[in-house]
Amino acid sequence: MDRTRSDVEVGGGVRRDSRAAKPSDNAPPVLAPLDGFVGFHLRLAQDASFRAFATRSGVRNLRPGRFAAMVVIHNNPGITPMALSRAIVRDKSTVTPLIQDLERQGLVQRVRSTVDRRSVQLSLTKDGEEILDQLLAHARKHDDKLDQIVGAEKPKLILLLRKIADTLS
Amino acid sequence: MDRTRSDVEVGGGVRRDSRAAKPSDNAPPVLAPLDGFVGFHLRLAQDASFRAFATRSGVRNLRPGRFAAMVVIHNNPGITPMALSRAIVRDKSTVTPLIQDLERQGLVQRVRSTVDRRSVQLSLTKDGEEILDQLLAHARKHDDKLDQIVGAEKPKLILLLRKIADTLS
DNA sequence: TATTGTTATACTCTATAACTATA
DNA sequence: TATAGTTATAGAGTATAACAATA
Repeated sequence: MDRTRSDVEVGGGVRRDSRAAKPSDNAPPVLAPLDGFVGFHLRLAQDASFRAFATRSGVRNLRPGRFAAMVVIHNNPGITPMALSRAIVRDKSTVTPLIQDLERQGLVQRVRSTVDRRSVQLSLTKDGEEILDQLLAHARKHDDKLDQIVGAEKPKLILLLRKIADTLS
Repeated sequence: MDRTRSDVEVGGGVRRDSRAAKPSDNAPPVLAPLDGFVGFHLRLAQDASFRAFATRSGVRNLRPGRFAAMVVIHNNPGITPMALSRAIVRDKSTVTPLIQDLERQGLVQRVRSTVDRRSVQLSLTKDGEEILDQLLAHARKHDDKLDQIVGAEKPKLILLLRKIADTLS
């Protein structure tokens, strides 16, 4: 990214930056018509939240799917890739390389099932559990920040978000 | 995607699907530790919302950035690619192909600035305005659905989301 | 026949860096 | 020197389709 500082208010009506307008800025962009859309603010908030989390955790070990996959495996040792793909709502062909990557890093273990020899049982290695702990620590700190922002409204916010996700899916 | 029906409750504590467990399902995945995180629910809600919108609008003309870019251009005729890139929070090198694509489809017009011959002034064509109208109609219908879901809490929800986006960025 | 998991392949979105043409 | 915009390139993340092994 080569942006210095946004000179645009994307979501609201207040200019964030009051430096003198340059020629190329003579029409300060506004997104007025999108401003009333829940979906639009959902996107901005999610985007900001994800970037902030990525920054905090050092970017490297994060990756959207990785974290969620590790949490699911941690909480469901022995889960199959198929079940995992349903849990994180991604295609099975997306899960395969994800798991291979985690295995290559020594974070996940794959064991052929003895009862159904087509399937594989996934579990976190000791290293995987440690890394997950670290990621969860980052996530908690990140969410503390979000807690400060939303304050006492947190339960209500989560309820609404869950309602949106459940109803639309 | 090859998923049939989720047999997993991702965000809450209630099973959505009560069919008999199959062998591969013997450890029904739960995401308990993520359940208290605002960021996690943000991601699920945004994901669900985006998918629903994409489905509604027929997928073709949608695309995340396209819509936002067209709205910004519509509201700021003559805006330069640089200013646009700041408005949609993407790198200028991301904006170039986006605009080229819109131009190829006859939706956006590029005119060399006469005052600063480095820069370009963007505007929507007649076709572009029509397409945008259609997209906005879809967006409105989509948001009506979201309105039904969040009801009277909508202003509060938008306020919270905006607060998150503003504070974290 | 149906399912699990892998592979091959492709598409979208995004960014960094290097370049040009201006300023 | 600095900025606007383009190009070349690369890397995530995702999906569809076809396949082998197994059920």
